[in-house]
Amino acid sequence: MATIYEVSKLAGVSLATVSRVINNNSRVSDKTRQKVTDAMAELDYRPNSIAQSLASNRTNSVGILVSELHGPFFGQMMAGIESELRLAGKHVIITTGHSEEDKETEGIEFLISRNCDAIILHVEAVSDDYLIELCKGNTPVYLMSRYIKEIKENCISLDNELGGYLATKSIITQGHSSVAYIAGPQFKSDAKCRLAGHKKALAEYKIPFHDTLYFEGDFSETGGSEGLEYFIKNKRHFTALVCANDEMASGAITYAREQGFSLPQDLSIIGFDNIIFSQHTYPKLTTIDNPVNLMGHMAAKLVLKNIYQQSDIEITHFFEPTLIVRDSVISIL
Amino acid sequence: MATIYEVSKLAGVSLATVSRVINNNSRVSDKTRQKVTDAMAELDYRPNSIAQSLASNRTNSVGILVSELHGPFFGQMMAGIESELRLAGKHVIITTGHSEEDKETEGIEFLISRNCDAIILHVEAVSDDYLIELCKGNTPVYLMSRYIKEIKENCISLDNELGGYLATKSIITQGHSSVAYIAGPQFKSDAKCRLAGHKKALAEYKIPFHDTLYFEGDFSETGGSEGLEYFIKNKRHFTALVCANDEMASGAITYAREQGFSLPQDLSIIGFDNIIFSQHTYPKLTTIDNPVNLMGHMAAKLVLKNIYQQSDIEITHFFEPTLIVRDSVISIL
DNA sequence: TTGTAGGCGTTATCAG
DNA sequence: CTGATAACGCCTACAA
Repeated sequence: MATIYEVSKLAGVSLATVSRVINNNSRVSDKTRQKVTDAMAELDYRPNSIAQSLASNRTNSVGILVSELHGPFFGQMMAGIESELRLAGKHVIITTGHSEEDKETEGIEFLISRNCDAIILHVEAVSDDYLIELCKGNTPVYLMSRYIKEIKENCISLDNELGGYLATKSIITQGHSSVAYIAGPQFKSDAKCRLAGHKKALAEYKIPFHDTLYFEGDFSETGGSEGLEYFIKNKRHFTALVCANDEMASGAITYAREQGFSLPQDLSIIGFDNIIFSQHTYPKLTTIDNPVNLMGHMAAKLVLKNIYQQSDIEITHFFEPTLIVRDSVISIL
Repeated sequence: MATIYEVSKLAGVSLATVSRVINNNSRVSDKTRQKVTDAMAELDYRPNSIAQSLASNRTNSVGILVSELHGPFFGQMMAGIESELRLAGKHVIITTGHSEEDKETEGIEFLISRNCDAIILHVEAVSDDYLIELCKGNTPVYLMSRYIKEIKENCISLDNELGGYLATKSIITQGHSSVAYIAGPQFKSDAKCRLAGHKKALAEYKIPFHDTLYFEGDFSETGGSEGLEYFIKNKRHFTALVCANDEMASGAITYAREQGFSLPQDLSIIGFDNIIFSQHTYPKLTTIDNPVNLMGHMAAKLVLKNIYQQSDIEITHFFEPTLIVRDSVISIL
């Protein structure tokens, strides 16, 4: 592999000049620039990014920590971040935290030790205080789907409470007054906020919240089936089921059918996130749209703006969920 | 950030010695080792991985190119690769190719320019010849889900033809003799092989292949609906539909129901890949299992073995798909 | 506009 | 077992 030194020799200029044309910043006369580019072409020269990083103290890489690599939610998020960053010639280093505190901190350490110029985190188990402290370090930190007021400038988040509210309200306004709720893990802030929204909607319509119509799931398909099983065993009457995400909703749908329910007549179900597959459940899932792909783009833009000095970028820190009406909820008015 | 130099001063030893304990390879007396570790702890020293890379010509990173970051298939694949590599302290740089030739080559160049120790590719648009040539370069290349005989030692692949054969055969042995087929894009080798398997099964049972019962989809949900729409317009009778992947199968299911079919009575459908969601379609999708997560692990093990000298690893280059029987196919015998 | 030279933080090759 | 010292390939004041 040719080095900058060989290029400079072939072009008959100094190392510095070659470096200048590589980073086409400082002005170089057209003639010398031409000589240099010719030499680079002839030698098929490629800058060694590692050496560049060491000398410039910049790696052009941003670290990303997601809970899981699979799953439609994280897929959309990563796709958003990566495409935006890639366009700017930056690359992403992706690792996982599995929603466990030690794995999340380990992943963060890992990314920092890799000298990322910035890190974008979707963490759920780690505490707010830890993150606030982390932000004081040398590596800039950005948060996805999590709002911490002390570092709100570094957060890109969804109004999950509004989403939870919207979901339950849309159910109630269809005439349902006994509605069950399958929540996500309550140590996750999104899950907590969505539940808060649910309660808010209930309160607004003076519907009491019952423990027997509440179940804490794990945000996966099995969480949905387990939740519904629990409710059925409880023998408490309910005509609608609100699930804190689409995976659980689809698990619930599957289980409901196994139990002989006919949907949506016997039970209305609403989800959250609007993952692609929610269009292919039967009945098609009514849900709350979570613009996670957009939010990924925005997180990337935020680092482009703050870290890589790309000005003229408008940043939106807060996103709003919207109701997507399909077929899984019926009116009983 | 403390450097190795400061550590050496504090410990009263040389740079070289500190380096030795960092890479605990060469022998160092317990006493000096202790002094050094103490000094490192006191200074909260972390090795600069960039500098290490420059000096050692090893980045401990492996590049991964997938078609898309979202989608259940790639999610499982990446999860397999990442978890295995992460365990070994390596990190992954992920980028995308979108199944387009120029984007794929650009992505590959990108990863190579990042000095990855190896790259694992899931490419579809790029030619065999290009890949064979690529393997002659300095960066070791490994291929996922693609078999090229000239470089078979670098391939981890699935017997897609067998899978296609299994799918159609299982349909035929349930009594179906007029079966439609929605293929994947034929420039993708998996798609081609699956189709070949389908034809092989038809031939074995002396069922002619008809163009009117063939449609080339795009491996996404819409491909499935478009395919089914096409067949229905053709007005050719068929009792079963084989789809080259689960996404298309679920698109077809959704469309079929929109058209008033009752499933699986009016139409048997089988998919391919066994993505998680295939358990939540209605009816639950009968499909072919594609152990892509396992294959991801194996690809990672292959680089661990070849590049990072981890011996005692057994490599399996070929994986076999298996039939997963669920509810979307019925017997008409 | 161009060149010189020091430095980025490690590793690795020699001696000792 | 330990210590000098030269790479690694590039960037960036500072000079010219």
